[in-house]
Amino acid sequence: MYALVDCNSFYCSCERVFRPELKSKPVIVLSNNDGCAVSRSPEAKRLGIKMGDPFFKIKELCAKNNVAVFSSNFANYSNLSNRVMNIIDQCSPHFEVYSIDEAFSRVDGIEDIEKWARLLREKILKETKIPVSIGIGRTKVLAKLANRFAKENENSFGVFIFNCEKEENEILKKMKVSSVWGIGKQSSLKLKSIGIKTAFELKFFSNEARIQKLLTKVGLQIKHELMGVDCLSLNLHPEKKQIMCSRTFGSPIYEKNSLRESIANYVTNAATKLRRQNSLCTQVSIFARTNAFKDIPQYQFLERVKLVTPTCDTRKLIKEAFKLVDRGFKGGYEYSKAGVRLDDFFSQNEYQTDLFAFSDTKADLELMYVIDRINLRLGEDKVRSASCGFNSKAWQMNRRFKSPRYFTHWCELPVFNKNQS
DNA sequence: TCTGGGGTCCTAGGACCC
DNA sequence: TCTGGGGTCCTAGGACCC
Repeated sequence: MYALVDCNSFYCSCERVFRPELKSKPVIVLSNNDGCAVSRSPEAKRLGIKMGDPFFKIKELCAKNNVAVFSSNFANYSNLSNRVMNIIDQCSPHFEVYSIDEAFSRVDGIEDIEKWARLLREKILKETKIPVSIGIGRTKVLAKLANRFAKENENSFGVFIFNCEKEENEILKKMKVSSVWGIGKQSSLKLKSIGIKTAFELKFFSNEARIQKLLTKVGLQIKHELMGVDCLSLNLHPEKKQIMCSRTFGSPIYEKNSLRESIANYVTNAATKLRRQNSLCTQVSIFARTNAFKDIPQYQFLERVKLVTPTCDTRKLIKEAFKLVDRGFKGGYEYSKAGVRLDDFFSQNEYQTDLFAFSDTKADLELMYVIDRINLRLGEDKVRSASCGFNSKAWQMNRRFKSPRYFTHWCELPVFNKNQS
């Protein structure tokens, strides 16, 4: 049996941890640059705010209904996420962090699963103030559906278990096939064309070759999971296979030097993540583009280079990225977004060297890790490449509604006055 | 004025090898 | 007139997820 623990409206719940007066009030959290709504409390959903709604379109609605609006604050969200994950880890024999707000857990061997789930839920709420829902089923796909059911039905009080197949089938009959994990818009349209509309109909569709033809082997796997055949086991040590860092600029940029500066920052960020999982990469890509929503001359480029020897050295990666900027950049355009992607990873303990080219030395590696440690203690960019720039720049993000970084910055610690409860 | 930022997996088809 | 059979690796693009 698998349990899926999923935080409710995660970013909104995080904002409420330090603003308890916002309980039962509509709250939304915006994407970077205050672009779109990416998390909504149930109250905000009831006002009709959709996932991904651009903020400028719902601004008035928010003002009229006293919606608490926040810029995203990942320092806080990842900190709270770690706390939640640690508790799940303590309480489960095996578990997999699936996303910032979700974890799968194997619960075979636990005697009273429902009791376990309710206790876990209480513990997380008590120790982190983050409400979660828990769904339990024979496979990951079924656990996902159970979780959805737990969220949608108030009388489940946050926990739902598929106990027997008969009950499973009753619920599958009520679930649209598009609410099955892994069946998106395109796949549901294809399934509709052969008469499948519910999760139940997919589970019992007899022509498996037809499903595979239509939805590839991924789709067939989902069908098997619905039938109770475990195809997606736990991934206990997920390592990234690619790392990406990209941003929309606070205001557009026109100069190559500004683009280079923003790219240097994204590379720095990506390389730090790369070292955190003790990997090296052998491919760097960068891209930049104009704003497709605007009626202006459009241009975009994507440039890529393969490295002779794998590296995680920020200095080398910036150098390569700059060559790519030089290759792709064309003047006369209004760039609104850029990013970098690292691919083709190797472990630091095991990689192919080159007879003629130099690999990173031990000293290079040590330097990088020393810088990482300093920045971890003293703040993100205390030691950095000069090419990352010095003053605040046009390309930096707008975040007009950001809450303090309560966990990670001394000067932003919360202050409560005595009379406050 | 204003529209995010990450990831994974699969397939078809091209280029190449013997 | 007639043109094999078996592979590998890579990439672009699609679909999905949070």
